[in-house]
Amino acid sequence: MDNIHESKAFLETTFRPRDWVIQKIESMIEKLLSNIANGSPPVLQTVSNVKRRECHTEYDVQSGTLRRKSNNFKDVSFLKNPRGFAIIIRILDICHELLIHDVTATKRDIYYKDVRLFGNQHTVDAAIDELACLFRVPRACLNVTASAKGLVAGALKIIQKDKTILDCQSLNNQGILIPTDQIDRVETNAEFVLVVEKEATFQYLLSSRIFEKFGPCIIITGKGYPDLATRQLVKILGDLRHSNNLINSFETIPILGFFDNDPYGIEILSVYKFGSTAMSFDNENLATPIIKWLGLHCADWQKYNISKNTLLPLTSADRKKAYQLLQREYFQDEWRNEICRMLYMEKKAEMQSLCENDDILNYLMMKFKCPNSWL
DNA sequence: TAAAGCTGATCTGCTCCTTG
DNA sequence: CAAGGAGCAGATCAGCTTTA
Repeated sequence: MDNIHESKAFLETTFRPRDWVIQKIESMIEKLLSNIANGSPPVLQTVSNVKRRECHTEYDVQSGTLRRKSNNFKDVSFLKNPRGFAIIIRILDICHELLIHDVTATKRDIYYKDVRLFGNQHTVDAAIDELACLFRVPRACLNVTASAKGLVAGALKIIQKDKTILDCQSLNNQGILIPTDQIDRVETNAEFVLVVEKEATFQYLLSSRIFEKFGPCIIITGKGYPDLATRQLVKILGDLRHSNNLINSFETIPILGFFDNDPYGIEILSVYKFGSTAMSFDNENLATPIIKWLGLHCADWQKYNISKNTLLPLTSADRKKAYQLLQREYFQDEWRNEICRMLYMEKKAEMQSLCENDDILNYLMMKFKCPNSWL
């Protein structure tokens, strides 16, 4: 009972069928029209663009993710804000059209449908996400996607909604693009999942034949800040339980993050772990709280004999970002310690430094063997 | 040929202006 | 006058095209 009560405190999204969303859009327009017929001015009710306002997002101890507290609505008036009004109507129209014909479009496609009205891509992005937040559905329910960005390779079969199967092992050794909103379920016998910050490291790992040396595993990269599809896949993998392994039954597959030891590396890792404030209304489908930070850690370059001259000085932007991260009280102490040491030493370490010395696999092997060093 | 700029997805911070 | 919304700017990642 308490569960129900507590979950009510946060916004939740529900996957809805097409008809439901179409109905929702139509009733929104009908309401607008009847208001006009009654003589009241044309006003649309939507949610506030509170993306970057942390006051509407809160860390939820129970789920270990960032969650949006509630919707606060705003009125967009045709008289006061005609452009904003027109943008919402146009987006509603486009989404309605997409849903009726059951085709999907990327946010970029939508932007190009009316460049003059939208002005820039960001306007479309914001309007789409506001709409998803208003209807309390994942973005995919509007038949809007973003073009694929993340890569995956390894012991994973992705069964898509149209029943086609993507075998991430067999295709090629470059990794395959993570499909957006097409995943029905996955099959894997992987012993761990390695989430890598940068594509360069990802490709390096593949070319060093990591699969031959480490056994069945999955490598994923979001190429910097991950898109929704990448975060969804990591989340799906994080929810899996080993069923075919007697020893590990009912245990999750370890999800390990391999990130730079710099403030941006930690921030990107935190997007995987806690979710972002921008998409906090859908974080229950996007955040993976069980992810652990495998490396790089400050202590590592002494422990593993990494040459000290590969360390880079902190820039002023790094320092600023570091202080901002320390403000987030939900970061665990281990992360804060790393940030503090970074600031104290005024140095950062990038994964590139390991690649140059060609001992990245040795490093990973040693890290795998001591789970208590994962943060 | 190397550097700069664009595309494209994501994130946040800063500043101006409206609103109660 | 303070709080909050809107819009812009700039950061991460990376690849491709254009320019000096």
